[in-house]
Amino acid sequence: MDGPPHRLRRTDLPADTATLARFLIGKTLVHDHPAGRMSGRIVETEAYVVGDAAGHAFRGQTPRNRSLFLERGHAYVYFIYGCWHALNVSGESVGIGAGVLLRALEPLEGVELMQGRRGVERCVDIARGPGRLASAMDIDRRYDGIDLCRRGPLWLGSATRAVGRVGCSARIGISREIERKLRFFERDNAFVSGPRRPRTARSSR
DNA sequence: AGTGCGATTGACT
DNA sequence: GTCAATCGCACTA
Repeated sequence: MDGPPHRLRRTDLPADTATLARFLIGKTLVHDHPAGRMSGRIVETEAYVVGDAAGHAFRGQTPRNRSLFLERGHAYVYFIYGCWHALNVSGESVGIGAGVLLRALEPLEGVELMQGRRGVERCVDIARGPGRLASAMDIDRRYDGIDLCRRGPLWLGSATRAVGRVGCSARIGISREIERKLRFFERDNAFVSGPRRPRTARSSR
């Protein structure tokens, strides 16, 4: 558990997409970049499951979303709002469109590199949010479709330390399937982008 | 061929 | 809290 991350194998990844999203909390995302290694602890994810009306695969496969239909453990990188990229890990198996959006990282290695790319002072602002995460890690459509479980510059690693309690809530910023609780996060972790506790009757008043 | 909008962010009131 | 930025894609026709 403790120590440098080792590459996750595809057989380590749960086939079920919601289970995968939960599984990835505490794991490591590593980018072996020309400028140096950048890595971070995954602290927030969202599952976009089979048949999910909020998922990009809902209307079937297109050139844009085809990576979601690859075997689990591939990167799906999309471009949104004209300025941001976001990284997903494909789920399920070949031909099934589902994936996990990586929403926030706790920076581990290459902190100064990522800080420089983002132009921020505070460590918590480096990768808190999917667009910031991709920007900090220099991830764009060039990485769309690559296998995160094979030798390559971008990969998933094991947890580097014990994982805290994992919370679950509704997903952020979607207009459909809003009742589903498919967002996962390490509770009380300052690097999480949104609410760090499920809403309760008390807290929403 | 034209239109509307999105799994967001940062600047501003 | 509000809102513009800015692009590709799905959808309509």
